[in-house]
Amino acid sequence: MSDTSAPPAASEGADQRMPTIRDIAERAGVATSTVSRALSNPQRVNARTRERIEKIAAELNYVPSTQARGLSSGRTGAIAVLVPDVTNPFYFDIIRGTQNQLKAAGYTQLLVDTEEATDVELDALRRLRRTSDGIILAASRLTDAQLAEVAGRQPLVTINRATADAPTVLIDTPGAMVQALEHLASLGHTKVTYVGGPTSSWSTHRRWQAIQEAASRRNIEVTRIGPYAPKTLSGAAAADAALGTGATAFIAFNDLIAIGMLQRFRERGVRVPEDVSIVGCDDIFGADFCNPPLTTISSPIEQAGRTAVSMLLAQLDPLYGGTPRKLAVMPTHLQVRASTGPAKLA
Amino acid sequence: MSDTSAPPAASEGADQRMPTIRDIAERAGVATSTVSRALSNPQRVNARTRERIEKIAAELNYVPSTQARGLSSGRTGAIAVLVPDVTNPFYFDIIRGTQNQLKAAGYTQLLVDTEEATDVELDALRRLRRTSDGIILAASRLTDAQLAEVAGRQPLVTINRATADAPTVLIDTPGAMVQALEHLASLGHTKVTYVGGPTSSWSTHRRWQAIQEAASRRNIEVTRIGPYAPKTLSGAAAADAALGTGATAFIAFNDLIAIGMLQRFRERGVRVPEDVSIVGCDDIFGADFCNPPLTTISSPIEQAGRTAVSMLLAQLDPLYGGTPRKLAVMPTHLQVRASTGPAKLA
DNA sequence: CAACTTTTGGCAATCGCTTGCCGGTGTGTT
DNA sequence: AACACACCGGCAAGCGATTGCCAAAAGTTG
Repeated sequence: MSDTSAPPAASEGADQRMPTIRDIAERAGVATSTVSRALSNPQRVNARTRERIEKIAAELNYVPSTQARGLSSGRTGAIAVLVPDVTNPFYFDIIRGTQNQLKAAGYTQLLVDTEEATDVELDALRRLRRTSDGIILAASRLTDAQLAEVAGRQPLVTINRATADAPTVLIDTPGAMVQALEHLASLGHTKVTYVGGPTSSWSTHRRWQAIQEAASRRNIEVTRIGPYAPKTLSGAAAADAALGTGATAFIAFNDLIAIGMLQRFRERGVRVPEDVSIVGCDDIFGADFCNPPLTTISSPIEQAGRTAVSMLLAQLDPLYGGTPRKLAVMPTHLQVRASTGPAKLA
Repeated sequence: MSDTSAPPAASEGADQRMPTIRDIAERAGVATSTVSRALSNPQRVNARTRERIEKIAAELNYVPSTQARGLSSGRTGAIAVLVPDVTNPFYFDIIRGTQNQLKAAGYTQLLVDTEEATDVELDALRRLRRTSDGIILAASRLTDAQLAEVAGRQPLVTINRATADAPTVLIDTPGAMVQALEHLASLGHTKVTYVGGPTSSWSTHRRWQAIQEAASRRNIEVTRIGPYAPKTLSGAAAADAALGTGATAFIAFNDLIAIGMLQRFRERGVRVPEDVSIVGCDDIFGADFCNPPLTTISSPIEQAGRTAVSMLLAQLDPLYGGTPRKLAVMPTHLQVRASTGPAKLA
């Protein structure tokens, strides 16, 4: 127990040099290449040597350098997740989903907030080209052309933004719009207003389309207001404008806006659901305990995140899962709570 | 316009090799070291050459490799932010704060969810030693000894977890507990129950202490129940237990639990604030629109995140800001809303 | 104009790990 | 006994930057 090297490095206590595969190799009396293989390609090395190496690695409390590994292997072990706004609860479930799945697969998650801005998104995408192995892009604000270019450069999966150039996870909110409309119709509403989200949002257009279609087949008159930023604060303006349309029921782009409207209506003494009905979208945290609890469109958002990761991983490593899917559609359903009720007779 | 190299690499359209400083150096007719300096140490190189190099870099759409840079310079350009639960709205604001400040300083944020588990936290910390330049640790579950060890190994700032071994950002919720108690006392409450958070949470102990102290100086009898997980779901059990204490007012570890209690009381027909009063903590998203709106302890959480980043940056780079502070305390105040009211006469 | 200082840019050694290639052993097949 | 073929481990060449050291060029000074 005193033949090998290991200088007594113990110093002040702060930052001693970290062990590298070289240190392990020396201790084990093998080449660094063997250590490398033992640690990241186990079946390529004899079981006994591997165990010995692993033991030493553990003793030294060895942690491989992602940097060096990435530099030489070309892979970074990181996946970037881009969302328009980290404080929007909707994305938190997505993030939670991607986080879990990525961790399980041994990847690191790089969270990026694109601030609902196209240029920030593009810039992030640009620098991430080098930093990450792939990208999950939620609710992208990019144009089709931009998206195509990005998809051509790096592995990509989009969420709530269909494109032919990359696999996509869609949350079928448009499908649920039909349910929402039927629900409102059966409550006697004949005039419905859609409170639209940001112009650059792909989802808001799809939802509006779905609503128009569904309405034309029923006896419902629909109008649209907006755009509104997807924040509770925008809800106030939206509520005021909504009242001006003369409609008795409103479908909001998302729950944030819907909740903001709820608050504003309360301020103005408009009763929900007695005077007007509101339907939200996403069933975010808070939708169940606001006042009144919000009727909204619910879906397995966290699973959408997980699915996106699976699709991306399949793209990166063809052996990963079965046939790589190009499209996954998350089911949705109308979660009826107390913000919708019978239409008020004129 | 045809003298230099640049083989027509245009191929299928997918992943051509990315430009490196070598490519730029060749094009510019200088050494790679010059390019490196021109790009990351501008004043070290002649203005004209620098401009030329910058121009070429832009043309080539050059993006430096963080990996290579990190490998040779020792810095990674990334800061890790560890939170116990990414879906807890309290951390939304912290994350938003760190995100902003880090981006402004040119750092990448690595978000890690430690799942309220000590071992996950330790493990993440271990591997992050190599991956990040510094760490922001929110509401750590570590023991003092563990924390000290971690702090000895890597630059660290804690949030809501004081330790002598690292700079800390504290949100003065204990201070606000006094306000809360005074508020309740003035409403005639004489029996108050504290609904405690996780045992491993440092904050819950401090709050309880503050409450006990404040209560002993007034004419209030306080009891404590718990521990409860900081989720709305735990609120139901907490509500039931709280009722059993015979107290007329409850102070919850955080808003999540408080909101859960609100829901449970509603189910059981206990009226808030007529029958019992509830005070939450954190003033998270949702506290203002739940039913009834929650009286809670409010503070500039996002700023806490920003401050933590500043303190960490000061630690990494002494020239960054003035004297590195070891402690920052965020002010708090009681945000009175509708969940507290006069004590019900026995 | 010589001696000296400051700028500026090049050389080459790293950083820590991966991986293509090669050769030495051990086992299995005729 | 001879040949083929896994299996295993070593060698060494990178990956793409940074940076200490050095020398040529340019600027200063008396």
